[in-house]
Amino acid sequence: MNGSPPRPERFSKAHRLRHDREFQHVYEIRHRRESGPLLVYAASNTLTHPRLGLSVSRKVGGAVTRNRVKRRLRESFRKLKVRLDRPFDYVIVVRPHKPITQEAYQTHLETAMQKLADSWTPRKSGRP
RNA sequence: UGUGGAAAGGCGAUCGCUUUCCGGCCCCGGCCGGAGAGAGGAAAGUCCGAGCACGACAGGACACGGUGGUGGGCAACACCCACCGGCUCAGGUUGCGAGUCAGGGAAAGUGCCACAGAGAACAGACCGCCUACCCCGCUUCGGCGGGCGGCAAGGGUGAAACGGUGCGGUAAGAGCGCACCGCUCGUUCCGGAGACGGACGAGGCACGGCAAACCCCACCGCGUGCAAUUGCAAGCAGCUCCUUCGUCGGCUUGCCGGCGUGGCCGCGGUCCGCGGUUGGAGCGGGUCGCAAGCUUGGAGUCGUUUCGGGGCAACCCGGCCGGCUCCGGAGGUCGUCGGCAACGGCGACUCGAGAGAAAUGAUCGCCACGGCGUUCGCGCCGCGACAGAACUCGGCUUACAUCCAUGCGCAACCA
RNA sequence: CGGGGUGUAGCUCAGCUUGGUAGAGCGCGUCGUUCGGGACGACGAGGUCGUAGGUUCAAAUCCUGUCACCCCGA
Repeated sequence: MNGSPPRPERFSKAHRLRHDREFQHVYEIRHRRESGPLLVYAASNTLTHPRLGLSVSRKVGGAVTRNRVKRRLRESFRKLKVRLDRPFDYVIVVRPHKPITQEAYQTHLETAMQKLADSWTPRKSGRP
């Protein structure tokens, strides 16, 4: 990158799940843990970076509420992904809850991701 | 409480997202740097009206759906403005004012009007009122009782009972007659663009309500919707042509099928062996996917400071002057045609959200703003509601913290 | 983004077409039957018809707004 400083907190389209089959793949692994209102699925991928998918149903709230939840979760993921050592695909399912702050989302997400890493067995990843 | 307007306060720092332009790098797809732009008055509900796209379509009729006082505005509308008429504004009438109305037709036809009530659509006599006329009986010859009958005023029922009040009239009564009010009709007159209003004349009054029941009349309307539609196009399958060899079989006689060989892949250090597989080019259709549609509108807004034309107004047309915001090096529009907001044509010129599992964010500091406490130094809390562009406009409806503006009936007469 | 449908008793539904009485089954309560329970029989309670207006003498029903839920189309 001809000497320009690295920017590890970037978060572009390549870091998101964008197709239904990518979501379905993560769901089929059935490796999930929860924390607070969040339910997080994880599956290893063959890329060099992790990716994120969000699922926020209409039961969470109106369009404004859902947008706010998704923005805060993306922001949390953007700050946490620097510390991830292995590339995983994550899908976060949000359940209806009272509004909470940005810091609370980040704490919940970090807890769930730590649980997922602790219980991950490589044997599972070989299954299609 | 109703109506109208404004409605994520400002500055800075760090880390990020989408996009436009310029420059640079390389593996031509991204990355890096710089500059700019990045949610609303309702973006919402999807209730109307348009553009736009595709499909259908000679014309007419039927069917279906919508609209419904009059005149105007508008591209169009179920929207907006003014007017007319009805109703409401706490006893009644009148006037002004305010609010409100899906406000054509019930003497074209069909249907419905429960319960109650005697009677509910050209109806009816329960209680009641009356015995003038006629008949019978009694009689103290004054009348009394009964019959045949008359009446629809009063009571009562109902949402609604076939005009209201008063006087006359009568056996009792009744538009039976008269006055006033109401109603209907008129080839009459006056005012108005018209809805309609007023005057005059005629009629004793016939014509209950419901059309947000069917329906009739007038006018309007093709259907589906950007998931419309269009372009490019991996893979797979099909067709055409070319492409190793040998051998066997079939026949449609140049194709098909089997076996071997050759090529390629896997196991393997190599040979042998085993397993699998079959090359290239083109064609039309077209899946995943990508792109177009996709933002461009002639910047926006205010003062009405000014003016002219049309109009009561909403609004339309044409210029002039001044200011503010935003942005740029400057320019930030100009001419013309149809006129139309969108859309479309021509010639210059400039760019103002365009995403696509869907960007417009997070944290911190300071200043403003609101509330509470206060020893008036300040401290604490909040920074607020409703709510997020998805092809684009014009309306309607609904939601709403805070701020600004404005209204919340009056008079006369009678009781 | 577009299109369509449903809200009635605790539950599942009818009634809406053509406006006047709100009903059925299951469940619930009381009594009878039985030694007791179940089943059976008799009687009974229970509904702002999602919500706000309008039309009408009268609205679950007709019309309009609004809320919630469900279904369909890539």
